Amino acid sequence: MKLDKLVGERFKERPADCVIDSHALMVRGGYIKQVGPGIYSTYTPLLRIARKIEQIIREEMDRIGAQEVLFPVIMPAALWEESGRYAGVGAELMRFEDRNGVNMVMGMTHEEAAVHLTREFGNSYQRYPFSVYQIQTKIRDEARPRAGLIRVREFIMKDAYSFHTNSEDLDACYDRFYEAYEKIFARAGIPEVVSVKSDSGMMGGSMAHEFMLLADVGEDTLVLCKECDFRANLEAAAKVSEVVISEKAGLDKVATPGCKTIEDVCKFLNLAENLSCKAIIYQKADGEQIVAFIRGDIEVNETKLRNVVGAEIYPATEVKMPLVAGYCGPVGLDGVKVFYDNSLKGIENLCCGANEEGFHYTGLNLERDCGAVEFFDFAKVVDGDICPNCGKNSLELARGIEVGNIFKLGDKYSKSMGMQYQDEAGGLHFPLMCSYGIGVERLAASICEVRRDDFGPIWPLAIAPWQVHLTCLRADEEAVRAVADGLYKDFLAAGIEIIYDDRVASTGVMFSDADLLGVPIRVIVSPRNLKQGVVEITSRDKSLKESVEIGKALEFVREKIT
RNA sequence: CGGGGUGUAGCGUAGUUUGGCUAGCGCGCCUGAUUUGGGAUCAGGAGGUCGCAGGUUCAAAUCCUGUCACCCCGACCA
Repeated sequence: MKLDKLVGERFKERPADCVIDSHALMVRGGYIKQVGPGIYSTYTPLLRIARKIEQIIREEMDRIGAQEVLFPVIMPAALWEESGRYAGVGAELMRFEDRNGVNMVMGMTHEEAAVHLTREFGNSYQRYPFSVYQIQTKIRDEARPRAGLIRVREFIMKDAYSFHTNSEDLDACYDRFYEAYEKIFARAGIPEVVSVKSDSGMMGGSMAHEFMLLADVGEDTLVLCKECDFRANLEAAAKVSEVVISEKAGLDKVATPGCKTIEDVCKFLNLAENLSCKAIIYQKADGEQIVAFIRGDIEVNETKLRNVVGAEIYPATEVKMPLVAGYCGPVGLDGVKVFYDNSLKGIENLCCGANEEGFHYTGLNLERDCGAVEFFDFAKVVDGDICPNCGKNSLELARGIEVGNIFKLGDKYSKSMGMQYQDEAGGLHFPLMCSYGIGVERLAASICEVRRDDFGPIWPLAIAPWQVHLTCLRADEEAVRAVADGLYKDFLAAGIEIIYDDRVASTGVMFSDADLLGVPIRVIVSPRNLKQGVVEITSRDKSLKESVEIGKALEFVREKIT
């Protein structure tokens, strides 16, 4: 490919609406062009990167026995009504009517299609286990696209689905995909990707891992242990809090005029915040109020609380009786569903609201004063917390980009969609399923985010748009051009992926464009080099810089890229 | 959906508070010359209904009303 014919503009100035560096570089380097919020056209360089990533994924999927299929992008809503997700999923599922008024959906994920495709094949235990995957465009009407290709509304995804007759087999397959994912990320040039346990979200199911690339611009918060290999998504990390030792005391109602926040109360009564019981009021979709009680110095993680409650919850918009805003406490609170966080367990002298304007209790002992209360974990983990695995105060929070995920779905889809197989004895059962996803362009953008310098991306060889970038300085001099043209032909003939810059332009422009394209190996032909009968061969990551005889350049480069 | 911000040439922007514009600058683009190892220099040139629609005014990029779009924060997120 000749660089002067490469469609797309490369330019110097950072686009004003790019917030993260990889996004700015991809726009500046002529990789993408925005069409609408979260919708992009892809120029040749990024498409070539995406195709290489897809090929790596394809090879690793095939290696573990998954087979490639293709599901439709658009599906009748009826298929999604089978699983219950037509009603269950929100506005991110794009819906439309066809010309006959039939409700249709745009595929955001393909569990339904996978069950639909395989449920006849899967009617006998003898066919199990099996797995299918596809690499295809997904449509999701994201509430807020952001950060270039990190969160978009249309993107290419590899999604795989496996089917099993028992949980041991499912676990084994899950592990195989897990290992395949590690290989995929390593081959793509980012072996540092880590997996974390995650909340299983709308997909349902029992266990899930997200594959995370640590980056400050990541949307997800991870909990990592500095002392052991404990890693979890913030929503899935168990909070361990030390029991605060306190002197026993009797329940005592005290006046706390005007003290509506836990800070006010503790200051007024001269108490430590970790000896207070804070009430956070939520409501369900139907308006029913629920109260989460948690230690005063700890915050609620709403996702964890949502899982404990087992329903959507929202911060209360208004506080209704019997709750008293600012003075809500567990003592004598009837008719409202309440949840206690683990952090309150074992504390014998707490301060809490008295459910009466202007009054709090001190000396609260939950077990003594409220009967047999049940404790849950819905507390937010913070830096320095205790690791649930090794017990040290060694947890730290980090940001990560989710580049892949794997889910144990169980029988959620097979049951709802009536997929069954017969066992040896003729009994009918619902197969168990897992699903596995990797976002292709997000992966490319993430790699750009962690493999770059001030001048452009530094693409790993395995996914680089080209292997070699040939630059001819002073292409207006015939002798120089002749050598460069010759090398270009030789490299092409040798099957090496090469981009050739033979423009008559200043060196600065040519080098800057090369930096933006981020091709790993660079070959420079110039009058200066020609005088010595050599070409200069460098690498984008600056680890290589050598003068090589013109006749030996091809062999030299071939060695570097294989 | 809530909060904030911005719309001026392909990109980046000045001008808007206080109306006087025939809209300025840099990059990029076209022509020519001189250059050529890190985004060259000089000369000449093309490119704008100032997001859109109304309104106020002798006069609107600038003031008013409406509307659309995009960006950021939040909600949401397999």
